[in-house]
This record gives sequence, structure tokens and C-alpha cells, in this order.
Amino acid sequence: MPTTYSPAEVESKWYRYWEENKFFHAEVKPDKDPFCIVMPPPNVTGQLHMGHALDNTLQDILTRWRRMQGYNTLWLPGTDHAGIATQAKVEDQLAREGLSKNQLGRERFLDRVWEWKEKYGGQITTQLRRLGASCDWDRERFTMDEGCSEAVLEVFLRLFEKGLIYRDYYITNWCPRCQTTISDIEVEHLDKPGHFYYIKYPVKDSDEFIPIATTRPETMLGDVAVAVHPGDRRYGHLVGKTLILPVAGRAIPVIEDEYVDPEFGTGAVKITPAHDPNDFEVGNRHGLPQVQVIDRNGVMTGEAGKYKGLDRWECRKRLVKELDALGYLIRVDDHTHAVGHCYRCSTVIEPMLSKQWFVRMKPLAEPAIRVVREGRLRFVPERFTRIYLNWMENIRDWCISRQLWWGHRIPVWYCMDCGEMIASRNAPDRCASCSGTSLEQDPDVLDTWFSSGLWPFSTLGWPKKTLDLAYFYPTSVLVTGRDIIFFWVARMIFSGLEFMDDVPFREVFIHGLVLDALGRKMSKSLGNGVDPIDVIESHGADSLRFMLVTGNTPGNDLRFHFERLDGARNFANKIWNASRFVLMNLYDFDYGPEPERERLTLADRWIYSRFQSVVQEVTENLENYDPGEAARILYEFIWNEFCDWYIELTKPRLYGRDPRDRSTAQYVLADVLRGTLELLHPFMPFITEDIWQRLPVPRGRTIMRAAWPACRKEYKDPQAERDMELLMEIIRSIRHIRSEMNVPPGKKADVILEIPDARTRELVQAWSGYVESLAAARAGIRPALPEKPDQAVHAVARGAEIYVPLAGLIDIRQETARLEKELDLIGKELGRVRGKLSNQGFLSKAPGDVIEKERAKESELSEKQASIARRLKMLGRSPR
RNA sequence: GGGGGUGUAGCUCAGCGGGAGAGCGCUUGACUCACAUUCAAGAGGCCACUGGUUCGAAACCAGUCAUCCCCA
Repeated sequence: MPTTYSPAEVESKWYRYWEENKFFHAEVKPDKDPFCIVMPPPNVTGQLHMGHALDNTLQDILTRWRRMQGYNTLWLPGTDHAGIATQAKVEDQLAREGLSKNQLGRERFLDRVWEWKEKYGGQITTQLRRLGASCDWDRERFTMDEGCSEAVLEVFLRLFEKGLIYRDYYITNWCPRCQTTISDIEVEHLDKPGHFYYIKYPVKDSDEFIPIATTRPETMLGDVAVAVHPGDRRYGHLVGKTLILPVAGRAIPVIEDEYVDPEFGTGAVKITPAHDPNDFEVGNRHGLPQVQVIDRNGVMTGEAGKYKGLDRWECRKRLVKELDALGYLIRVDDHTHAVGHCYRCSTVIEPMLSKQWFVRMKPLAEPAIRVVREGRLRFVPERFTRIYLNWMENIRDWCISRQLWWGHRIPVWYCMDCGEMIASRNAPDRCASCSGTSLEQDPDVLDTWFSSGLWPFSTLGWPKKTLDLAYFYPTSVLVTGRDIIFFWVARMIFSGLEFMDDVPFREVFIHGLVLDALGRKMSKSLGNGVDPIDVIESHGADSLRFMLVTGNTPGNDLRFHFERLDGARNFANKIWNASRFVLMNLYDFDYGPEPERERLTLADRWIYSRFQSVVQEVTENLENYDPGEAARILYEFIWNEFCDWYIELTKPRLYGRDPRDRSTAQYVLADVLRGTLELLHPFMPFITEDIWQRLPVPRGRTIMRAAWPACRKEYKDPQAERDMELLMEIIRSIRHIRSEMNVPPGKKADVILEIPDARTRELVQAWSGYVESLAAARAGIRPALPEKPDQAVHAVARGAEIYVPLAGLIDIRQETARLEKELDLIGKELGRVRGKLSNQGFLSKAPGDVIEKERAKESELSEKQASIARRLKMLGRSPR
């Protein structure tokens, strides 16, 4: 075994072994309890990014852990067809060939997308394998495969028949670049510096005018009214009057509407129903017309008069100039406001009036609210419940049609003769109403989230009534980022309730986002993304995984620091070398029955006892969805206890002459290492498998299917832990003195330990070898010292006074100062403790164990205080 | 305007009612027979601010300030 761990070969080797042996695969086993996670499907043409790495690491941890616990575990993977994103990629590719999708036509274009999918669709799943994901690839699904498409069709038809799907004119978010509508939540609002333009709208046949403030002056060409708040004294007398729209010259009315905020702007709002969702509502309430002045390319229409054909931004510039020239412009203020951008291409969204398909949300949202309220579905961390409920309770109808070609086509045909609308599984031959045969299918496709919303049951076979569905649904937990609670989680919940009559998962484990070192979102445009595959190549998948789960709290965002990655790599290396040590000393090890209890040393009993606590704590933290804490506990146990203390303490026994001592040490080393590797396996699957396979102990074919370690209570030994703590305290004190006094580490020192208590004295005597090997000091142990050495540095541990004689090296003044400082600290601490103990309120109200603890502290501190004081007195008397 | 997160050591973050913690960085010493991707020792903090609850608050409550995110 080399002295540094190199992940590359190890990782590919074991992943192949696992996959070839079908260790990830799950079958229905009615006698066993299932544990099931469906993977949030990544974009089929996408690249693995840090968000995926975190999300899938968490899922893999839960999956591997539950599998070891004996659950029949299924982690179901798959990919999403990602309508806009994928179509855009293929369009880009075509553009490079000098082609457009319209030139190819729908059929041939879709062939190209499928080709692209076949070619690049495997990439992300390969990348997930490199991360170590233990998902069941035999069950891999795709949102546009046959089964999922069948589910989509079924859902659309059922909702349609129930009257929950309708088609209507509405203001939707139009992306002029993608040439499609996008849903409300696909719009990203970015604060952009802009302007508030104050414009005079003159009152007809009068010198009066109403000042209007707007951020989008170009839309005024489509204004059909000006609204003021009812009862606004500034404008009350003008309600019902007519205004003349500047430049356009059209006459528009002044109306009253509650929607207007009299505090905001000038308190008067221009109403443009065709280009603003709020104005659209106002327009409907007042029966106003809709004047569309911007078209689907972001260009002004004929309604814009002389501005026809101009780009929307150019129009704004020229229009403002003209208003100014004509004296209508009052002033222009700087104003930062949220502007909607397409989440895919960052083009500024144009609210546009068009006919689209919608899902009526109210009836679907109600049960989805109820299950969360009643606790049948739980969010972890709990605070996401509020975020979810807040959104669900204010939900708006969901625009599901997209003007794309790549996706599930809307299964509705229109009769060209009578206008009848037919929703149908297959293309109908004739119109149900007029028997006409001239039928055309709706050209639009469904929102991608329409199909991914069905993921927890469509992947298990729905609408067929499969065994998988009966056994694995509802799934156990959903693991996903906080950014797609609305997009996806919410939709799975109401879809599951509607079609399966049960929640899709019992728990939702939400994690934060992976940010760059400066706390910014990783994005292509900023170029601040870190490629997980690069990281896996440089530091190993285990290190990446460990780094991603530690160092933060569930639900919080995580900053990506390379320093932390180095830390994780060093940890892997530490495990590697500790194991190397153990294995190097096991060449002659013969695994037999457990050593008898009497043969165990204090260190053995201590490490076993500590290990039981680690088993318990790691398990509990996983149960509470805090893998970061579980990983931290393992890190500390392995590094600070197993390596820094236990391994060091086995060395004398391993290298000593007594073969029975040696074999006992071998047994405990192998036993604890094996258990620790098993506990660590969900977090760092590769390195743990590699070492586990080398251990000369009985085991199965893979650590993946080893039994999760159980806490063996009979090995818990609080007395051994306390005793060991005392030895450690003595060792640390001696090391401290040696370091302070610059005693070379190689040089053996003689120390004197004055221990009045007989049991403690015997304890330290029995294990004085620990002091000898870890503090490089021979300890002379006495019940009392009639003659205190003055050429010695002094320290106090619990129940033991330590003297390190350093003839000729002691500066009495310096030593006195050191002790006085120590005494001062103890005095302060003691004052605080005594203050507490003399407080009647504390004594009468604090719990007994707390008071007991304070009392113990008090006696320990006063003992220390006394011995340091004695020492000082003695030094003071000694000749200089 | 509404909802939420976060303010703790130089940096990144744990702790969330009873002794201020970790990793990195820094200082000092050591190539000690698993590991220098290491070991040992150390310095470093009015736990954002102001009130309140409590015998006791970094933690709980209220308010303030700062900062980030989501929604309208």
C-alpha cells in the first residue's frame, strides 16, 4: 500500500464491481420493509454541477445507510427532457450548420433532438456514477419514455374531463428569444437600475393633467385608461373625465380601482391590459379593451402608430424624446426595480396576451395544503413548511402550454369545420360534434414540470397498477434543493394526491445551494462554477462528498472553498494511513473469538466505549437528517481518538514480546476499524470499500451490504472513559511543560506524580506506560512528597500533582509568573462557580445534576488552587 | 409591500438554556518506526446592538441595525 491514497483507480474499480454485481438493484420483497427515493431527474443533456453533486450525495448517504440497515432499498434514477433547455441546445447546433428548426420542420427537428439525446443523454448518468451514486440503473427512466408519456396523457385527459384544464386568453410571460410562454415561476426577477418617467396625461378640454409615473413608457401606446384609488382627494374630481393620451392622441377614461396604491408614484396608474398582468385584471373588471402594441419578437405593432416596427427598447428611447419635446415629460428619476427575465436565456420577459392552456389550481392545492398541515407530509428542516404553505395558499392557475416542439404534445385536436375541441388519447378520425374530418392537433407541448410532477408514480409504472407501485409508493423521502420547492415538490404533492390518493413521499429533505467562495450563485454567465468532475479527478469523489456534507447545517447554503476540499482529502489520506498501519500489523493476525474482557487494556476499553457512542450518535444524526453532524462525529473520532491516541497506545503492545497482548491489540484494532469503516461508508463509499476488502476478518462480498453497526451497550464503560481522560490530562500537562521549556521531543524526562488517592495512584501506576510512550516521560508515582523538588516545573491534574524536574533550566521568577497567571485564572473561575452556589435562587430552582456538577467543579478548582498556592509559597521560600 | 435565512476567533462555519468550539490561516518546535496531505504546543472572541423572560441567555421572546434569498 502506498503512503498516500490515490482515489482514481480505487473509484472506478469498485463502482464497476458494485454495478456488475447488481448491488444497487432492488426487487419487490413483500416480507421486507422498503426504503425508496426517486432521484430528482437532471436535465438529460445537462452536465453534472455542484448542485447535483450535493443533492445526489445526500441521497446516496441515506440510501447506502438504509440499505445497510437492512431495508429493501430502491433509489430510482432518471433524466428529464427539459423542454426549453434541450430545444435551445439543438437549435444552437443547427444554427452552426446554418439551419433553423423551421427549415427542418417539426418531424425532422424532433428526430434531431432524439439523436442529440441519444448522444449526450448518457453523459450525466456517467457522471453520477463517478460520484458513487448507488442508484438502481436497471430502473432508469426518462420523462419522455413510453411509460412516462402514457402517464402524462392519462393525467391530462383526466384533468381535462374533470374540468380542471382550460384554455383561455391571459397575460403570460413571453420570452421573445425562446419564442414561448413560460410559467410564473420560470421568471427570474432581477433588480435592475432603471428610470421612473413622469408623464403628463392632459384632461380633455381643460388645462389640468394627471401625472403618471411609469418604468415602461413604451407601453403607454397601449393604455386604455388611467386608474386612481377610490376616494383619493387629489383626483376625485377627475374620475369619469376623459384624458387625451399624449402622442397617440387617443381618448381614455379616468377610472377608480382598489388596486391602485395611492402612496406609490403619483397615485395614478396607467392601465395597459395587453402588457401587464395587474392591468389585465383591472381591464377585465372595468370592461376595457386590450390594445397590443408589442409583438412576439419584442417589436412594436401597428397599434403603436409611427413607432411600428421598432424594437421595444428603441421605441422607449425615441418616445421619451418626443414626450420631452412636446412638453409632456415632467421629469425622469433613477429607480431600481425588479425586471422579469427568462430563467433559461435571461432575456427580458414581455408580459403578453395570448391564448394558453391552464390547470385550475385551487381544487388541487387544497388537499396539498391539508396533508402538510396535518403532518402527513413533513418538511425537513421544518421552516420550509411555511414557505411551501405560503405559496400554496396564494397559488395561481398554472400555465402549462409551451410554444415548443420538444416535449409532450398537447392531446387536443380542433375541428376546422365547427371549432369543436377534442381531447383524446389517439388522433381522432372525425369530429365528435359535426363529423368533420378536418382536424388539427394543438401545436403546443406541455410544460416540462407537468411530466416531472408525476415522477414518483410514473416511474413506478402508473397508470398501470404495478407491484412496484403497491410496494414502493409512497416513497420514503424526497431530497432536493430549496430552489425547486415550487417548481417541482409542490406539483408532485398535488399530483400524487390527485392520482394516487396518497402523498408521493412522507418527508421532504431540503438542502441549500452550493455557492462560490464569495457567496454568489454558481452560474454560467459569471463563470464561477466549479466542475464536480474536475474535483473528483483532483481530490477524489469521497473527498468531494465529504466536503459537501460537512461544515454546514441542513437547509443552509454552502460556500465552496478549495481549502475545505483539501481538508477532506487530508481526512481520506488519514484514514488510508491509519488503515495502512493496522493492516501492516495484521499480517500474522488470526481472527478468532473476542478476547476475554480481562485481557483488554484501559485503552481498549476506552476505544470500545467511545465507539459505541459514535455508533449511537451517527445513527441518531442520520435519523434526524443531519448527515453533516454525523460526518463530523466520525471525523473527530477517527482523527482525534482512534489515530492520535488509540493507535499510538497499541504500538508498545504490537511491538512488545507478549504475543497475547499483541493479538488482543490486533483484534481491537481490526474490530474498531471495521466498524468505523462501515459507519463511514455512506459518506465515503470508495475508500471504505477498498480498505474493508483488505481486512483479514470475516465479511461479505461488499461493505455496501454489511450490517449497520449496532451499539453494544455492554461495551459502554464510563469508568474507563473517565480514567482514560485522567491519563490524557496528565500526558497533555507534561507535553505542555516540555514544549514551554523547550525540552527536545526525543529526550526522555523523569517526572514525579504526587497522587494521594490510592485508587487513582494504582490506576496511573498500572498505565504509566501510556505516559512513558506518549509524553516521553518516566513517571515516579508517590502518595506524598515530603521533599518537594524546587528545580521542577509544576502542574496540576485532577487528583495528581505533576513535577517535571529540570535542573538548571528553571528560572524561578518565570515559573512563579506562570503559576500566578494560572492561579489568577482559576481564581476567577472559582469566583463564578461559588457565586452560583451561594445564590439561593440557583440552589432552589436549578436541577439537581446541574448543582452537583457545579459542586464537583468547585472542589476540583479549589483543590487545584490550593496546590498551586502551596507551590508558589514553596518557590517563594526557596533560595534564589 | 409580503415571507424567509444569516450575523460567534483573521476566513469558512458548528453549538441554540447551565464550563465559548472545529477546520483553515497564524506563532513555536519536530522528517518520532501509518501518515509532513503529518505530529506536539500556543496565540486569538463585549457570541451584531437594545430591551425583556429566567436562579442562569451566545442560545428563548420583542425591537433595532446589517446582509442575503424568495414572492408580489
